[in-house]
Amino acid sequence: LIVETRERIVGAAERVMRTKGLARATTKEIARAAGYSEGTLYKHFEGKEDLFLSVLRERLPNFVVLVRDLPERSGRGTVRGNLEEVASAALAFYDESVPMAASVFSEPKLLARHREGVLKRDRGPHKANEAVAAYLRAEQHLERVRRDANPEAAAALLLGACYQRAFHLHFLGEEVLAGSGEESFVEDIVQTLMQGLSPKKE
Amino acid sequence: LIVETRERIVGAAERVMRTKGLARATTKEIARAAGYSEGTLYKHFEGKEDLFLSVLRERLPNFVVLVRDLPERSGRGTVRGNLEEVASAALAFYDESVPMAASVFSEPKLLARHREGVLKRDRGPHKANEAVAAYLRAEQHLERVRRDANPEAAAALLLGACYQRAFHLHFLGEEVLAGSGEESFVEDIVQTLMQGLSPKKE
Amino acid sequence: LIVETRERIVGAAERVMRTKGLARATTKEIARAAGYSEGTLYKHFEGKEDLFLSVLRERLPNFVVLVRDLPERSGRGTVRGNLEEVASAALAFYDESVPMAASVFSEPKLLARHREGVLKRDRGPHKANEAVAAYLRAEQHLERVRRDANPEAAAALLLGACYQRAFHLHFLGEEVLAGSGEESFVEDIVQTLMQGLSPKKE
Amino acid sequence: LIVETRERIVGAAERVMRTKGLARATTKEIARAAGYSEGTLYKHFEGKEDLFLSVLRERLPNFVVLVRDLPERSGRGTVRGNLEEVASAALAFYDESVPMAASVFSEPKLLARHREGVLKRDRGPHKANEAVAAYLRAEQHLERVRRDANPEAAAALLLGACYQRAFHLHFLGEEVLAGSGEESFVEDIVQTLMQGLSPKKE
DNA sequence: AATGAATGAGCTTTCATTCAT
DNA sequence: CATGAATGAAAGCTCATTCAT
Repeated sequence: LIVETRERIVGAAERVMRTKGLARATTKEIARAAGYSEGTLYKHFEGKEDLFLSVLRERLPNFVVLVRDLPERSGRGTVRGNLEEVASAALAFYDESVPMAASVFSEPKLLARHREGVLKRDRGPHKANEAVAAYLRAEQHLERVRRDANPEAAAALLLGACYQRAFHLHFLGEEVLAGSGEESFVEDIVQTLMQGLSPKKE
Repeated sequence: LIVETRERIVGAAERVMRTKGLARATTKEIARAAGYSEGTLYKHFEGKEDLFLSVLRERLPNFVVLVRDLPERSGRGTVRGNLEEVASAALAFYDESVPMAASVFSEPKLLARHREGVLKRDRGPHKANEAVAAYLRAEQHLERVRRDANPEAAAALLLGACYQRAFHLHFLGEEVLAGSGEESFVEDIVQTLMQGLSPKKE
Repeated sequence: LIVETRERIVGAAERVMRTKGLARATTKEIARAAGYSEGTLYKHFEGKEDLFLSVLRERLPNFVVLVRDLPERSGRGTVRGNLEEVASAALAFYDESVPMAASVFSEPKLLARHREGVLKRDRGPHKANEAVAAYLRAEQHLERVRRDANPEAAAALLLGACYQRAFHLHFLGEEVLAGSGEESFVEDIVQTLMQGLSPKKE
Repeated sequence: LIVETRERIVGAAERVMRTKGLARATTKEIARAAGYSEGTLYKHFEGKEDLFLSVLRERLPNFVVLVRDLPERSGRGTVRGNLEEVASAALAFYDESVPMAASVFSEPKLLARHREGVLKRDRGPHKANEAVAAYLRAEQHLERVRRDANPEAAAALLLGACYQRAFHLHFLGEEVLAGSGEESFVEDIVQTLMQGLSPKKE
């Protein structure tokens, strides 16, 4: 089946991109990983860039899908518990997507075309922030979140913390970021975000 | 002067990396930008990787320096004001460093050697988080920050938000991230971080 | 019908050769133009060269046929009129055949095999010259052409002029060869050929 | 010397074009013939097309130069003698240039760029015709050529005959064009052109 | 009879690197 | 100290051709 071949190639490309890096993801390497000849790549994709865009489109884990139905969870469980779940999922997602997403910055043309595609499909990493903000706004209406809190800012803080942690983990290696394990990290940031920094009497 | 030549080359390399991307930062392009011949690059650097590492080491803006003396500012001004300053500086810093830092993920070997160098020099992006955490801990002793707050988590939230925003800006373009300008973004996240999300009576 | 398919392919190949040139007349392009798959080409032809030879054999306009019965026209009309007709036909013929005939010089092997086929079939561009020479010889016997004229040389002059003009037209474009239109060109060369250059008393 | 290298490459390219044909004139073959690596070609030429254009510009024998001073010969020697010399030179020139000039028709883009260059330099094969026509016009003033003869047409006849003969020779091989050797061919066409075909009393 | 998935050889071009000057 | 001519290796890509269906 033709779709199988295509899929195998995309999968191989993703694997090579993850292991050798975008710069070493050559057509030869990808073909070998896919078990096909180089020529076959060009029967299924217009060129290397087209293939990479397909990988980016089809293989980047889709966080948005996970968070899309988040607003509907407002009112259920505890806010803290829900945010911890979100943060956990975010951590896992960013952990997977950071290396590939970051790679793309080395090829501005690829970046531009990827951005274009993302926006056309109304996707993008910022959509996750919007979903979390929407959730918080819903909780605000249920008075489970401070009336004067800023949902967008809160979402930025929460997801930003996860995002940066994923980046640091990949950049520095796990061993460097000592102290907090993943769970305690999530607990700590949610707790801190919930109660704020200001002393009770300000 | 030999040091001048070296510096010119590093500067040219940085410029090319920023404009054309790491993948298109070829020796030919860099030599042309520097106004020297390709051969000259090899009198001053062992090879391309060595040159890139020098760029990374010498040209990545050094946020750490800016935040190093932050703990000493505890007790001065307001916590909110200090955090806003930090966030503003972070935003500017990340904005400059994200494209180059991200690029490096496309070349695992380069990434590994860069990490090695960073750790050896006891630098790294996480140092900024540590400095902010140290500052908050100091403010805690002065009782300008809740006694039970988690300084590391707070630092992660604040800087993470800035980090992700810089990333989104570069990935999506400024026009997409509508709504909040830079200043209001800083104000909003600091305000939200200060007061937390929990309703007053929890 | 199998012959239809074959013909369609030959036609498509000719079209591609004329529009894209021999070098860009790839099997892919030809198959697309014919509306068949590449594989189909190989059911009807042994290979690309075989296909090209078929095009050359079957699609190169056959001037010889036009001139074959020329000698029989001796004695009819005027010599001048007959030569003008021949020149006009030659011009049209060369105009169509020059680009393809010239192309073949880029592939010596193809040229060799084409020549071989042409000679085997007792065809070839020089046959036209022979026919015109035969016609002139016939007119000589009728004393409508100087007794001491050289029919072969005259044929070479007449057809050569047309040949070169076709070549120049294709090489330089119509706009460059200003001055004489087609009709006047034919009239002029025939007139000049008839009366010669020598002053009346030499 | 750099110019030596360039020249050697152009020479090698010409040799390969002549022996293997334009289609088989690959960069690898040319580099090998020149005694350099393929990479070196690209230090001296922008690409293959650029190299071919250089060959066409610099290595196509320049007939125009030979005929440029032809008009000045008017009045000297005999018209017949002068035309025989021109025809001989034309035959030699066309013999050398036909294969390469014809080749170019297989690559329309190359043809277009070559034409452009030729016209820009005010060159081109038709210039030879113009020179011969100018010569004949001068002889007309000296009354060594019929007053009512058409110089352009006469030039077209003379050079066209040579042109076509060169083409036929290359296309069919020398053995096929039997009968007239080169000298007698030249003599015959000049003689025929001089005296014309019309019987004395028409 | 026609397909179309697949290929391997070969293409043009770019790259980082070397070295005599 | 800097050059620039030169290179070998490898890149992305195209080609004519095969073959099971």
